[in-house]
Amino acid sequence: MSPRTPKQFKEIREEKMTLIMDVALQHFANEGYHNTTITQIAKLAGISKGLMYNYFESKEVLLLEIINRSINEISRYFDPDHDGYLSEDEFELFVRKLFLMIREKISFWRLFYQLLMQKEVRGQFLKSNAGPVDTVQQIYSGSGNDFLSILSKMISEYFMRKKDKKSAGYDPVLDLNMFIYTMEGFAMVTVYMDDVDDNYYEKTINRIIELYK
Amino acid sequence: MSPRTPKQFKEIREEKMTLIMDVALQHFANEGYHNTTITQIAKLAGISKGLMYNYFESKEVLLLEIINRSINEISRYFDPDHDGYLSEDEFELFVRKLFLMIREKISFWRLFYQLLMQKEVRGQFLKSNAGPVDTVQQIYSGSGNDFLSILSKMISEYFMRKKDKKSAGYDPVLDLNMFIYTMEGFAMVTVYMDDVDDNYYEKTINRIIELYK
Amino acid sequence: MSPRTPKQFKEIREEKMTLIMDVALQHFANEGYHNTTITQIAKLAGISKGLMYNYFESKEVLLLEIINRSINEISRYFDPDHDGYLSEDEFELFVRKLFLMIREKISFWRLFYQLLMQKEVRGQFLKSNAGPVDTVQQIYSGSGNDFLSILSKMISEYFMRKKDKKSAGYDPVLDLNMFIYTMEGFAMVTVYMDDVDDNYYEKTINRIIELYK
Amino acid sequence: MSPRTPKQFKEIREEKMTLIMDVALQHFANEGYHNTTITQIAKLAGISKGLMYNYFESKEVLLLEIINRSINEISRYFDPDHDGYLSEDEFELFVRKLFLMIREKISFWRLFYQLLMQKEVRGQFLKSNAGPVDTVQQIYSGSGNDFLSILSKMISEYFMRKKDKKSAGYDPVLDLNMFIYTMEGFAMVTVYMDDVDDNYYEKTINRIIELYK
DNA sequence: GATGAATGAGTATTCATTCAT
DNA sequence: CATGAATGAATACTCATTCAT
Repeated sequence: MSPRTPKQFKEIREEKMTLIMDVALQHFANEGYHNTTITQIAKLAGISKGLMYNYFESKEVLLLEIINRSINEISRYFDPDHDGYLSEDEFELFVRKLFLMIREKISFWRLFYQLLMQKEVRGQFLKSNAGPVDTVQQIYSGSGNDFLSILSKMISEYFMRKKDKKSAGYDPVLDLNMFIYTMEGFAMVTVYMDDVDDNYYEKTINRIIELYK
Repeated sequence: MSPRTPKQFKEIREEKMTLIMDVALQHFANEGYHNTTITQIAKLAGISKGLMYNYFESKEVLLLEIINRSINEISRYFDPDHDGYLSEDEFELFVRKLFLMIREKISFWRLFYQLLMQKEVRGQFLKSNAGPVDTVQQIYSGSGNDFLSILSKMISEYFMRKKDKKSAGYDPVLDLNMFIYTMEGFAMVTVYMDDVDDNYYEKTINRIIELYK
Repeated sequence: MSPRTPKQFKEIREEKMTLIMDVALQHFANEGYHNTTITQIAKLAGISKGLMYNYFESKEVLLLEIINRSINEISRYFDPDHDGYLSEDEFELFVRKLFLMIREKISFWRLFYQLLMQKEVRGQFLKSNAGPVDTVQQIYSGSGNDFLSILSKMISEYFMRKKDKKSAGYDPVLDLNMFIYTMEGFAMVTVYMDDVDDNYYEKTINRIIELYK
Repeated sequence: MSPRTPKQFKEIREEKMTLIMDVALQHFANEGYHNTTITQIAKLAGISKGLMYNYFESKEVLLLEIINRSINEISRYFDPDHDGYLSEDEFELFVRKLFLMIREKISFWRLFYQLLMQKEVRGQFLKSNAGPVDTVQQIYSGSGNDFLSILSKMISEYFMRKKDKKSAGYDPVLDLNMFIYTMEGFAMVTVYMDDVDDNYYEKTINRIIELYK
């Protein structure tokens, strides 16, 4: 029973924080951010309300940390050292990985779509502003150097390159948009359906790849 | 100094209710249902809080009435005497009308997507239960005889009929799903974007029709 | 269809007021004064809220008028020209009449007991203060010249006179008190029971008369 | 600076709850349940409104808890291990204890009589339904195994047994009723009088015992 | 680090009363 | 005389956050 080392303390602290964030994300996603109270989260995490505030200085900060963490995890899901170039072979893998990721982070996406519709959030998401992220709004903002922007740029370029291989009338922007809409729609349905039919899930992905490769 | 007639009272009543619902929908959609207070709505509508409760017995009932009204308006948007059969010519019109409707009722759809992710709501949306609508959940439920179900059935049947005209390997369910995902994605993006590029808007619709007619 | 005479107007007015008071007493008694809203009373009386205030200037005044009316009716129940003397023969009649009256005015008594426990009301009831009655409290106050005081005095004197006919140790005040307690208890049970067993009702009254005549 | 132990927390909790209930009962009894606001209670108890709701989930629950506590205290007033049999000697003690108890719990009885007249409450009071008590109504209900029922049964049996010792015409039910009316009336007067003349108080009790032993 | 008691500003809701017609 | 729309002050209740231990 020797006293814990600072390192052990840090580990305990991080474990607790992870636990709180997991529990909170789950609840925010399924019951709604405003419908979830700090008391509920504390109870589910098995700690006191006071301790919650030791770890996260406010409910909004907790939300921000959850979103930040999710964004980071999603980044890591894709090649972190990626050169920003998407080859034709990589495209297929990319689409598959994207949906695997969505299914794995389903709670995050539920939360995301929930918040997306709000004016403030939406407004920022559509703007492009670089700099440190410290409000909910900024998380969504496509800052030029953040992960979402890189992803977006990578895919855009992929479709622009396809132009050369296609017939004269090919409109790469339209094609890109159609791709995005299909992905977005499939993602949304995947997210709000409680269970997914694996059979059609596979078929759909294959079809998307076939259409937009 | 003669008292107002019942008809006059009814008119006042309906005008005020419409005003309140318009203002509330606007605010619910853009700021979020929970972020909007009754006080705000009253102030925006230029009336007292008390009067709000003369017309709507609670905030939740106000929400329900707004949703109900929207669903009814959307129903009327499409052929009310429709026989439930969608011909190839009608399909094109149907898709165009759908997006016109979405752009016109954009506040409603923002509210819809906002609430869609919540467990309670989602659970009911996927169930099928007929009967009078008196909770938020039931609005989303695909009751066998409501507007959404009829629409859904009509489109399904359209794709089933296409089977005959297509090659042997044609999978109508997959095609239907792809159509739905594209529509859903386009709708979502239309809803959360504050302004839409009319040029690409047209192009996209033409493309959807071209692909799924 | 000649225009109504002033007299007819007055009659209509009084009929309406009676109707309102009847309905209100019923509701005050059974649901509680605070649980009853002006809107409810207006609806039950078949008139508008505005008109209510044409007849009674406030909810409290309505209550006062109801109580005043009941007190007057109760007064009239007993000999209005009574000389304040209760003979032995009259005593029996008096007891019988009292309970007939209670059963007839049961709603009033429910209201009365409900209000009786409140400090303000109780305080005034125990004081003796003459003058015009214009608050709820004063209604209950045993002003020296009002009906309740006369009744009370009449009964007291009846028991004092009995002293002469009884044995040496007879304590008329104790006997009076016992009589009052029994009456009070019987009244209370009669009032809060929804139905009364007529058989025992009769037996009880006979017994009371037998004991205290 | 070590945190408080669970025991300490429990003590704080119980002390505060007792304080709130004491203050609330006092006010409910004297000013009326509906005339008393949560703000008043909080102010009198020297705490914030929020804390009230930490301890009692609503004003109605507070009322219920107060009534429950009172009923339990009253139960404990009488022999808790009582076999349900009332001997002639015990009868006298029982009557004395009853009135001691009423004077001690005078606020509770004021509240009780205040609520008794209301329809909902009264309806349930006359019904007999066993089970856990969780509404105001059920408090009054003579559930077969609760304290009030046991008391009532005990007294009934006492009067039934007296039948044997009395003359032929003796009607035990009538006698029981007369006893109950006298008790009820004496109780009521004791409750609504602010001060009691101890001299006649004693005399009355002796007389009741003398009459009904 | 840990607890839950305590706070207070905010929010939905009620209802007697007034007012324009 | 008659209506019900309109008001506003009051009231119950919520919940993120702080604090004493």
